[in-house]
Amino acid sequence: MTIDATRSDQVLDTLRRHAKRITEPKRAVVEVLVGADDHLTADEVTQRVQLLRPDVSPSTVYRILEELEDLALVVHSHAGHAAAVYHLAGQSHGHVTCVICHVTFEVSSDVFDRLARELMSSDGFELDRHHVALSGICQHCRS
Amino acid sequence: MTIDATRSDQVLDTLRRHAKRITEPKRAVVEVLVGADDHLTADEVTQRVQLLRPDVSPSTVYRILEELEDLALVVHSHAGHAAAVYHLAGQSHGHVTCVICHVTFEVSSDVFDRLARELMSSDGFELDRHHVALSGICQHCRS
DNA sequence: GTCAGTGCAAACGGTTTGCATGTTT
DNA sequence: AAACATGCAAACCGTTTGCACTGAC
Repeated sequence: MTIDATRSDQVLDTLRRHAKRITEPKRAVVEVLVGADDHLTADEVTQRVQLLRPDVSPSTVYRILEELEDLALVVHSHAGHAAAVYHLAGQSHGHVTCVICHVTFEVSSDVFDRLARELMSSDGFELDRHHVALSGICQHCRS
Repeated sequence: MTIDATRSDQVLDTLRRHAKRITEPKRAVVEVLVGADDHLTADEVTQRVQLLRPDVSPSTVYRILEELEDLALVVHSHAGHAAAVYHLAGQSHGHVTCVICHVTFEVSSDVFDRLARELMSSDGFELDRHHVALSGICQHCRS
């Protein structure tokens, strides 16, 4: 959890640079996101944050996630009716969610690069790759 | 609205074939969907239905849409946080929603065919093309 | 007559917001 | 001290559900 302190500090520094205040709830949310293995719903973030600081409320988590997203430090995406999933902004990639096991995978940006190019040339549509959410059935659940 | 009576009848016939009852609310929902120019939210469907039959309730519309979807007569998709959009099932295609004007476009299935093929070969992921919902900025809003 | 379908109202899950209080700067 | 961030509870929106009643078969 504290292994990647550098990454957390980068995020906190960006907050400082934008004149945002560094608070305990924010530290906890950032720590959770940095330590997250995969994409988390707001509720999952809240639960993990509350292991560290039980008093942090869900609404605060939502507000922090929104602030981080405004600074392009965090990205969220939707899949089906389900709750949105959040993760630290990293390299550009697409999301794909299995309708059976509900796990969200990242797929290489190559595939989406091509898709984006085709949409632009065929329809003049500028794809927001960070917000991609495709549904389907993953390899594991197909067998 | 009544121009495409054939299409409505096809839908109603399918309902009959599946031992479903043909009711006034169902007729109205089907009529609205057949006459729809683009993709409608459940709320929009309800509003249009209520122009014909003011007493039809939103929950009934949801139930009818669900029934039609179970019979593969209707398809819905999601884009961002927004409400789901419904439309009659037709040829396979993908959806793309503009984050600025909130209009949902259909894009040719070629683009999605290729995407589906790539996802299958790279990740073993079986894309559900009917449920695709991509976000971005449309040609009109980019200018 | 039977049972699926309906209207209503209440419940629901995820998210947002108003406000009084607490904390960072 | 001032401004911002937080906790709580209530509101919100889209959707689902329980129940008594109606209407299609």
